Amino acid sequence: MPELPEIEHLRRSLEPFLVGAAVIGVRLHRADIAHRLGGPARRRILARELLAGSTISSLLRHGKNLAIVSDEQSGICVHLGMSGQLRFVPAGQKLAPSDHVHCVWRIAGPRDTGRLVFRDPRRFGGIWTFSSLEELQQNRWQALGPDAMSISAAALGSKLSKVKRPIKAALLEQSFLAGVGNIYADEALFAAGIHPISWAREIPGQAIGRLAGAIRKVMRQAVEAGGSTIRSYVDGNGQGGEYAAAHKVYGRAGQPCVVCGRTLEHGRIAQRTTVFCATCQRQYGYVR
DNA sequence: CCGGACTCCTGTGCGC
DNA sequence: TGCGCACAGGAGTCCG
Repeated sequence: MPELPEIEHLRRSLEPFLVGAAVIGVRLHRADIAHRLGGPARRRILARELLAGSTISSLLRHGKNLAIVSDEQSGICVHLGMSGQLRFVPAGQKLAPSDHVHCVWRIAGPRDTGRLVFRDPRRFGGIWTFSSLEELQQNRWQALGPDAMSISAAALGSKLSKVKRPIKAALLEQSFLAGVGNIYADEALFAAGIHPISWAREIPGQAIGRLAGAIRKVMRQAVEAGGSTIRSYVDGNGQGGEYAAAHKVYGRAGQPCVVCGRTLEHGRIAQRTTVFCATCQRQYGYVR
């Protein structure tokens, strides 16, 4: 997926089409991608639970989760998993024939009438309905750590002091820090000069300060560039992002470090491919 | 309780 | 060109 920058850019790209829009109807083509956050789990999800008949008042994001909220504070939380897409297709514009379209909303918006389309080939993503913001908070967002876009050095430091894992594994954990995935974990660790295998609680305060700043900066720059499009990510208009061209380590194993020229190495941490520069990224603490 | 491994899916790109 | 395999931006669940 799509990590935090992609979801935040998606949120901004959909806002003009959706905020203030009326949801005329919805078609759920695959029932098993939709879930209910509160109430009976077995009963079929109703169209009105998927916003049909509602007016959209806001789009919220926490980590990699995007919530579409009605003026009655009910709505849906969308997670794109690895391969999900959420696009607005204006009326009259032909949607390129595609499979794996799981849900389509008919939208009468302030700018355009059209369709909101959710597709997700691998189906690691999904939709969770909620009947109030409290329900969204308590049953889903509360389990997430602080949002990576605004993480402070103090908050990061106090959390890291308890972690007995490599720093890379901690950054990927959504209950620890919400929004960072494999691309931006590697990019932020490179920017902060910290080796991904560093033992989290051995990292000194000064380096944690650099890391918090690097996470915020990488997130901000990636959002502005429209996110990273590796394979399938597109925003609400179907446009890819440009940030992949700015990657310094992710996807560059075997190529020279942009700072020192040493060949970038790669390994596997927390079951994820990890790329780093053994010269520019210092290892703190001992592992095993 | 914690951390590591496995699992869910489809698509793509590589080597043979 | 075709086939099989490894791997991919995520994260819930199980097990030691």
